[in-house]
Amino acid sequence: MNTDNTKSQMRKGMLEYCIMLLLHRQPCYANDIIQRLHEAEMIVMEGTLYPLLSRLKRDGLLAYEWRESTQGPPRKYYTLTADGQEALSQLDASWEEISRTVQFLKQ
Amino acid sequence: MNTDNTKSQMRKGMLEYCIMLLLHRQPCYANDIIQRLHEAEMIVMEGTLYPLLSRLKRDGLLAYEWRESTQGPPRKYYTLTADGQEALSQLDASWEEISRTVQFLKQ
DNA sequence: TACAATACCTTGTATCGCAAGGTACTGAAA
DNA sequence: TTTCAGTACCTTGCGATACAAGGTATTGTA
Repeated sequence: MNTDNTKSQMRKGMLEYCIMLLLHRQPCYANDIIQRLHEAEMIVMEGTLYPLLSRLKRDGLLAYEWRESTQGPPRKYYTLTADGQEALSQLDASWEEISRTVQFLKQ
Repeated sequence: MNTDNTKSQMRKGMLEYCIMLLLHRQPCYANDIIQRLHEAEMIVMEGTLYPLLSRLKRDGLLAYEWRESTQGPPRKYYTLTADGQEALSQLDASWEEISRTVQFLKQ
């Protein structure tokens, strides 16, 4: 059976939220994000992350600045914009709502 | 902006889990499910639900039986199979993991 | 007999995660 | 100088899925 499939489905919708939660605390570039989410037991692939970051940038929720690296090419460090912070607040509310829903259905 | 889109994305992955949580407590037919999830603040469309139920049935997680209705055509009442119960346990674990991830990222 | 209500299902579209592959920059080794 | 490994960013093609819209079938009533 494909519980893995459903499980991955469950994580899908959370990705955007988790990335914004992460960037709320500190600017990160792509590999930072992948690594830190991995530490939080949330697996993300490059092919998933880059388009997602581009989309959030295009929607005005993220901004980035180039920073030199001591080893390798420069990196795009992403941060939340003011709109991004507001969106994050709304997603916080959505998360609470979903938690309440699950709680309600579990009781 | 489309926080609504992201919000809907967040709910998407949870649908299967919520439906199985619901059926764990009592057999339901489609309109039951729509109504009860609505009470739990989880909106589902018919066009989403029917294919999903068919898929879970095909995967052996759900079974159904026809029951007469006092007003209208007979209904398909769905229940969790043994495999479905096991899958639900795994999804419970996935939910806990996601909760921990969000908690971890929020702190 | 016609119609409204109820219930089940299908088709087409858009979105999105993911695997795979590609481009570009940097620094060190040959 | 040239080559190569490492790092970083990005794109393409595919499959899965939610949703809107539309369709079929059964029931009871006017």
